[in-house]
Amino acid sequence: MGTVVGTVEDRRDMFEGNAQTRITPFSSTNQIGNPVAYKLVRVSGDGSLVPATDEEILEVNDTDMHIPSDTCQTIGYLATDEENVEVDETDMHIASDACQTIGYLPAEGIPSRLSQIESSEAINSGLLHSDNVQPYTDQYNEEMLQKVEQEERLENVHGSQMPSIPADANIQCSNENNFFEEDQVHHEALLQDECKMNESDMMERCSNAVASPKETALSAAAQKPDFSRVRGEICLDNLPIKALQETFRATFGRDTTVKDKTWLKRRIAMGLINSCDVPTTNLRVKDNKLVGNQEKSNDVTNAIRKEMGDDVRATKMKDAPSSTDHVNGHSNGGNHYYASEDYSSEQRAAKRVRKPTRRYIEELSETDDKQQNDKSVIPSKDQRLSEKSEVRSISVSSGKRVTVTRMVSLAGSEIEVPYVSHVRRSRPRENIMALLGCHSSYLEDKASAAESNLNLSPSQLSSEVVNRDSVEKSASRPVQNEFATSDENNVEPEHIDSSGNSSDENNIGVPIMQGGALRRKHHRAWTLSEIAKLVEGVSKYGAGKWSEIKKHLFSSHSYRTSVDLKDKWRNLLKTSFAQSPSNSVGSLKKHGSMHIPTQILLRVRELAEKQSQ
DNA sequence: GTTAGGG
DNA sequence: CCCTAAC
Repeated sequence: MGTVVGTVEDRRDMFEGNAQTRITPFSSTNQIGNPVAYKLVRVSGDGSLVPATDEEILEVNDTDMHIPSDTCQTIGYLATDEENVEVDETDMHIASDACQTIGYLPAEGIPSRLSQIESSEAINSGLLHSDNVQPYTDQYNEEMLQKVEQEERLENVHGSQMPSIPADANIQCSNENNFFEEDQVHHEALLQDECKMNESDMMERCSNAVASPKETALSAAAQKPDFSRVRGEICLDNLPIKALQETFRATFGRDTTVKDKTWLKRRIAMGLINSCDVPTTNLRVKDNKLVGNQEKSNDVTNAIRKEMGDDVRATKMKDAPSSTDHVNGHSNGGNHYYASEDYSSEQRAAKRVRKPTRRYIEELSETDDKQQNDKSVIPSKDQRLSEKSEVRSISVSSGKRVTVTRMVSLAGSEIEVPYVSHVRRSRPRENIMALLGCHSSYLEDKASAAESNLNLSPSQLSSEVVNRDSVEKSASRPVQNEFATSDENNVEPEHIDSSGNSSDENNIGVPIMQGGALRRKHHRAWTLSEIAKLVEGVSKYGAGKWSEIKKHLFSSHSYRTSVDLKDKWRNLLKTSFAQSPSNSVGSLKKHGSMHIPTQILLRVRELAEKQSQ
């Protein structure tokens, strides 16, 4: 166990109750942009937070953080947001009887309930990132190491181009500080902009969960430079390259040939934080400039970052999405090793920790968006973000990604697709119209198409229509539905008739209204009752008297035209003769078609024979 | 407007 | 079921 630096969200629930340490309540809401200062606190045995004394601070900075196994110290930020509930859930396996937590608490005011933090909780909070905290895993370590190695390789490759950093620690330090500060600020701004642009619920989440804490921390640092922070930076900066390399080795368990101080610091910080999103990482391409012009190239840097930072980060996230999540990892990483020097880095890390997380969330959100887009334009489920989500879909589509845009357009098209199909369908219709006009079944046909759905639940018609339309391209589905309907009808022929009667009338109107011509494709499966009627009609009026049969027996089923009756009879004959010859009683019917009772088939055959004669 | 038949 | 030709 060692010293840990991490961000902790302001979890008021954690801090309720008696508070030995009282921090003035936040003056304002937790909104982003509220300046927040952090200070060190110590978690005493009973879990209460005690403001860190100067000695302790010194201890943090100067002391080697070697802590007995039974003791652990945690340095962390207590952010003001209530996002990271996960912290609790994460179980940090910390074997320590007595834990000391040294953390930053908002100077302006920590929730008054801080005191109740349990030591374990405090540790967790200190050790863990607020977001997506996950148990430390070796896998994570490996991932991080791999990343580091990759970067290192790049570093070495481009090392020649990288201006060496002057050994002058002071200058460097000041520059570094400024640089980082600005970096942070810009980065933050950038991220926020992104959030706004995307306007996704996820994004919002990001801003809330990550940005605000981060920002608070950032602003705090910026507005109220913490001595500790400055010190930390200095400490780290002061270290000679060798020391940095040593630190690196301690952190990652291997030597590094990289001599770039900035890089080393970055790496170390990253290692400590287990955050792959050390901002500077993204700058590697511009490292040349950055390193060389750090003092004054902030603008350039920022610009570059805006351009590339996101991409890089995104890529990174993909590579090791969970990297940022394992804040606790840093404890293992080797905090004890450079407790003093890393203090600054720790702070930095703490801040940066958020970035990755945020990025991570963003990534996820984007993914979600994609998925959503694929399916539909339906706003996200998150109510609170719904407003933005909508906007976002638009903005995203227009802005960032072509894909998204496409997706959106697709989604839109989905709705319209039916219309397209409409047109398509309407053509046939037009042809039919002349013909159908005579039959007067034109409308009925339309209705019939919808009818299958309507029979089941007329109220659903509108929605169903849409659905069907969208699906209609394949056309396979409508058919299936109809079959299903027919099956149900088959179960209760009697009922069918009644329903058919009523439904017919209703159906006629609705379908037309909704889909208009589109509804077409009336695959109205013949129900047993219909077949029975048909047979009856044939027996009564004779085959060929379709209009008669229709008039007398299918009045209710307006959608059955005389032609339909004729066709059906033809089919019946076919089937009846196909089956009965071989199996007098048996029935080998096609799978797709409903099985017609043998009796009916027999009757059909009889009638047919009679008719023929 | 119906029917018969092919698709 | 659709489409047509023939009634």
